[in-house]
Amino acid sequence: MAKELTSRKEDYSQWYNDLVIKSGLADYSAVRGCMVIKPYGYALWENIRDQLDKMFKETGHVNAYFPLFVPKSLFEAEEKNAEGFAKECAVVTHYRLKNNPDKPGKLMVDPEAKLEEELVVRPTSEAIIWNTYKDWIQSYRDLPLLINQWANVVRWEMRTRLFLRTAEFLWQEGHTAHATSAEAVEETVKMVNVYADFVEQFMAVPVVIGVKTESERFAGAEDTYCIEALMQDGKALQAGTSHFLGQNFAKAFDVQFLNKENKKEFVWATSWGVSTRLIGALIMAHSDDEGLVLPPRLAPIQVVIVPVYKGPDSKPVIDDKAAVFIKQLKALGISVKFDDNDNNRPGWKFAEYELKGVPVRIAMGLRDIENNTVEVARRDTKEKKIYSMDGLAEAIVLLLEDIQTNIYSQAKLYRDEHITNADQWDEFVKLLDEKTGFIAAHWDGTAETEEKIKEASKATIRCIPLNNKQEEGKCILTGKPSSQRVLFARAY
RNA sequence: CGGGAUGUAGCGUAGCCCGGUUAUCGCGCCUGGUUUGGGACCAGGAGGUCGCAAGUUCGAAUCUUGCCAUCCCGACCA
Repeated sequence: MAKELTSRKEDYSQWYNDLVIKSGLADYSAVRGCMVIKPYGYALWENIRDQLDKMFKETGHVNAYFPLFVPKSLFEAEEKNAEGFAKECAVVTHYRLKNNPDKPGKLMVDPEAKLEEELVVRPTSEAIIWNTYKDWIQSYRDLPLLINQWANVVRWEMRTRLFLRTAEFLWQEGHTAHATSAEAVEETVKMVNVYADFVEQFMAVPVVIGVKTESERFAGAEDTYCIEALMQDGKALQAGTSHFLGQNFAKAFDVQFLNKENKKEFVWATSWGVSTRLIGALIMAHSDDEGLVLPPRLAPIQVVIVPVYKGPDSKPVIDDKAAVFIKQLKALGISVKFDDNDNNRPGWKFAEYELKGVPVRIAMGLRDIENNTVEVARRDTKEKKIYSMDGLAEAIVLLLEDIQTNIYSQAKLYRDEHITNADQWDEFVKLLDEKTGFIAAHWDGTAETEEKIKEASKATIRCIPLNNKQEEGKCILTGKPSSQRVLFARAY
């Protein structure tokens, strides 16, 4: 099982797929391009969601919920946004089925139940939300409006991959309205930083915060800020985006407010989102040949206790002792699983919880009870140590923190080693092929050059890092003058 | 939508080229027992429209045609 995962260098996609399925996070479903998130995967998502939700509330946001369906006329109101998503929309055209007269027992779409106006299944909710905000905003006193929604969206992609790109996915989308441009920009930057903090501190994945180029920008946005992470195969992954929407949606939906001078103005908007793709980022940033490596702060199971029975009399003795630690650990807020399943032997369980990425495993048998010890194994380094039972719970808390820090350091080391400067085209291509990762190179700032580089190398500009160092240089492709390096990479 | 591949039990598969008894093997599952410090063992058992449809044939998992589905590589994208 786990051994089959070792081929990931040769075929990373296959390895990733197998890992997601075997570790019990998710599986493909009967619906093309859609996945079933299994209980273990959903528990991970709930932990991600709960922490983000807390951070949103700490920054003044509240939750609401808007409809799944967007009438086509609303959807097309903001033209750039509509155009950007048009190719991947699922559309509801009918509202009823009926018995098929030609095929008994089968159903058909009732042609008489055609909707007068088609409904677009939301690929994103700007349209329906701004149409609603129009009625909520009259005065500057109604601003800022800081709302987040937890929802599912549908994007009918050509090619899908578990967690990274599914036809339907879960996400949150924040949609805010402000009285001034400066305040909206501030919100946009604030939220991309919230994402960066979350991903680094909780997912233990280092990110680059930056701004997208015009061609990579969200459809309908004036500016798109993003966090970019690096996966273990050297490809980049956009892990979250925050958009400054200017007055585009306000104008499209006529959302105006009266300012203090009693003058009408269009509001300024932002939107920002992260999705279940974060789970894909988590998997590809930390996992190894034995399976997942989950960060303690998000792991659904932080500690697993595996009893090692010997003879029928040992079970009550070991179970009683384990119960003491389970109680202590739970009192410290740690999620513990006690696996006393008799079907599987300890060795099987060790491998299974490694596959599932449980950060800490405690093995406890009669030998330990005699010695007042337990065997503690950490998932990140696979190191095993004998711990005294005295003060065990407190020691585990420290160990979990150490694992969290360590996997972040490991990922950061890898990421930092994979940001490489390139000044010549040949070098640029060679680095992409052989070393992989981010390549920092000069670019003349034009969309034409960006497109040519993409065609020639399959690398895109992931972002222009925030607070980027300014330096004179020449464009990697055209040799034209440039004032800063931007980050290129091949990406998911 | 182009290129490649694959569909046989819950999962992974053999058989197909060269048609022929009751479709192979492993994992998993059920019952009973023995076990348990790195993926246990014994005994018994359940589980199949061989992707779908048509054709060829005395006979099709196997040959022919059509269709469907899925995966991988592109184009597209969070």
